[in-house]
Amino acid sequence: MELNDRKRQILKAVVDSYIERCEPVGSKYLADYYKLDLSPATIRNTMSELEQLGLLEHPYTSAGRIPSSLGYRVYVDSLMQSYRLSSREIREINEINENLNIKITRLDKIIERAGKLMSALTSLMSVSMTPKSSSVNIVKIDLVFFDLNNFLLVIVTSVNIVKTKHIYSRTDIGEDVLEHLKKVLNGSLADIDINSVSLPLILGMETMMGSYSGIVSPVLKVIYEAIREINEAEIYIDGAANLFDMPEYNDIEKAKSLVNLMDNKDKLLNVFSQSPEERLNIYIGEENSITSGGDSSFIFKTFSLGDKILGAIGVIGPKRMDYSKIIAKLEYFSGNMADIIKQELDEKYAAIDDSKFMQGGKSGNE
Amino acid sequence: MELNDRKRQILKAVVDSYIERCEPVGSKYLADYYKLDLSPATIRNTMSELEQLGLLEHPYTSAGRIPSSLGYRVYVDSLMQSYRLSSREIREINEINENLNIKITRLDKIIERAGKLMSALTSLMSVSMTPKSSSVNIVKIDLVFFDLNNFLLVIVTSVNIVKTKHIYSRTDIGEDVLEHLKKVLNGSLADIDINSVSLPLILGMETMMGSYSGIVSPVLKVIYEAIREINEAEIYIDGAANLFDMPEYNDIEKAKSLVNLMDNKDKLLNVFSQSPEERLNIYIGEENSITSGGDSSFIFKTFSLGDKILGAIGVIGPKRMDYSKIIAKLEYFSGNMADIIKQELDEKYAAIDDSKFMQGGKSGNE
DNA sequence: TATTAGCACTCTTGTATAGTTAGTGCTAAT
DNA sequence: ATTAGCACTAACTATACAAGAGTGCTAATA
Repeated sequence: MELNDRKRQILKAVVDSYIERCEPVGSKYLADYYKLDLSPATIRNTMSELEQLGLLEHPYTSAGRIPSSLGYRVYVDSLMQSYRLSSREIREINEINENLNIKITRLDKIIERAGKLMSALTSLMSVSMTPKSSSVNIVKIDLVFFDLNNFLLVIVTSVNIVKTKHIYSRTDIGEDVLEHLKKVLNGSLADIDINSVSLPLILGMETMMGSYSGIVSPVLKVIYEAIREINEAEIYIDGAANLFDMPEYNDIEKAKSLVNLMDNKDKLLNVFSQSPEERLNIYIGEENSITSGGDSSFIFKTFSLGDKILGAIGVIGPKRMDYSKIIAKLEYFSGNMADIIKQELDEKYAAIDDSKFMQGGKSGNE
Repeated sequence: MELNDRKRQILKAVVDSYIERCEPVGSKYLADYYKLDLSPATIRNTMSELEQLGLLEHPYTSAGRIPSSLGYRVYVDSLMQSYRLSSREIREINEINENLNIKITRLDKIIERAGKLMSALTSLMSVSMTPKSSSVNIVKIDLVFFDLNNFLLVIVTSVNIVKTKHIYSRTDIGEDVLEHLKKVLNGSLADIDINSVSLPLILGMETMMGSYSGIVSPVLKVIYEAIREINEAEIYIDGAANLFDMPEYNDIEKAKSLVNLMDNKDKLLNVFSQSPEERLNIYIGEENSITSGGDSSFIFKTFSLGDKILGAIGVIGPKRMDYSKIIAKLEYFSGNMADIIKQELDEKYAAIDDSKFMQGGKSGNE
């Protein structure tokens, strides 16, 4: 779509004005408050053409224009000027980021917290996600003996997240069995993608257990379930109430659709998963299917350590959000956050990786 | 408050009718549809008296009456007849409960799931909570050596929840130090209430570490934070969208207050904590402070194993909810659920408790 | 030829008015 | 003690009318 200069100018003015005031914008208003040096009549003509192109819409015959989703898309892609954060805003974000660093060492808690902060920062609804397992490898597996019926499964993943699970077995599992099982598990699972762990793969290990094979069969099933459970990404939503203050969400149906989203996060997971690269993703209106009605936009950014995705954070708000400002804040905030997490993980990662990892405590009874 | 028979009868009729139709109930309606054998005029007089007593309210001069919070209270305490679940309903709940049992072994996941099911069952908003730490003891603590900078903290609590936390230490911590630290931790913390673990208590252990004391000081701080983190109860809310279909939540302010509750669960935690006994708790309208406006009610039930609280589950809905039915369902559902969890935990609990628990894996390097 | 002024037209919003309805409160009759 | 009857009240509904904002079109203008 090639737009001449005037069309671009007027489209930008309409979107800017609508973002600011959330009211259909008329030709006279533009003529008065934007220095276009054109008469209302000319602006009207151009607006009419923009409407023909599908970039503007008319709520009814004689109201002002509002941007269509396509209009916002053109605006975001080529019209808006990128927002430069003020030093006040940068200071604010830095302060917020420092909050992240203090005394939280669990990645999921960090990401949940980050979501809270993001929604406070933007006055929108935030969405944040813990690492998608699709890019996570198993590094090592340990089994810690408790007693004949209880042991602890420890899984260290490539993003250095240690997950543990207490496993109870009806049949007795001695230390020797456990030791053997550990070797077998590590032999088959170390360094493979956590998503490729299948039930047949796990059950296939039974044959490798030699004389123990009969005993471990039920345990293997439980281990498979445990790995699957670890595999789940968590999604956090915060600040939905922020949206209710905005005119476009001032109706119960919209509120309902937002709350449904909170209860049912699978849709979000899908959208996140479809955008694996570390970049800014912008879905305007109907471009995403997560919000019904198509009058919300969804902007998010994934961040990674090397090629391993660490998580994602973003916001959902009205189509009429202040894209340039929100994008600037999101970029800056997530950049900071990623640095913090990377720094945190890098240390540990290095520490664990070249170690004589995977020794239990002392043997024998105390 | 002593009410004569007629007052009781009419109050009950008003509440029943309002619960069913959610419309102010007038004298003529009662006369026509409830077999009171009284004329509208008589009913009017009695209603007027009930209003004087603060049991009924008038939205405006000439509308019907609606029950006040006090009215509901009297209704719940002494008027309503307890609802007998139909066999269809019992079957439904049993099926739902079976869902709980399948392949979920983490208590928090069970409870989250239970909340989802509860909201589906009642068409209200559900609230569920994992064990409150206030009644949880530490049974044993284990430290699993990874390498000089990384180890795993394992805490087994009296409700048999095993919590683990990966701890990174900047300073080197050898296996010998860890072994000593484990003994000291167990000596001081085993069998004490997790809430009474204070920072001074933990830091005081430094002196018990003999020659190692310098090394472990920063680690002790981290361990304290970890125990505190374990100490947090999780609260899950589900089905908020159910409420938006109801006339009393058909306005954005109410929706906002609900969503705020979802983002800010501390209030709920307080209410839960104030009711430690295993019994049904009913808060009507202003009796709780969790919902603003005082037109919601909150019903929940805690369930425990012995004197250890395992969690709580409940619903939030309009003051006009069908108390007897909801209570019947909640009682039955939570009873079933508690049984499942107890059964599950009992096994493991027994298994761990009399065991030679707390041995690590093999000693030495592989 | 591109722009603009002028004006009729359209649709929403706000306000005032009146009629309708559902219910009460009071009084007098039973 | 109960009830029938009736005046009264406040919300709801419908209608009409005026005001306002903005368009679309036409004709004038630079």
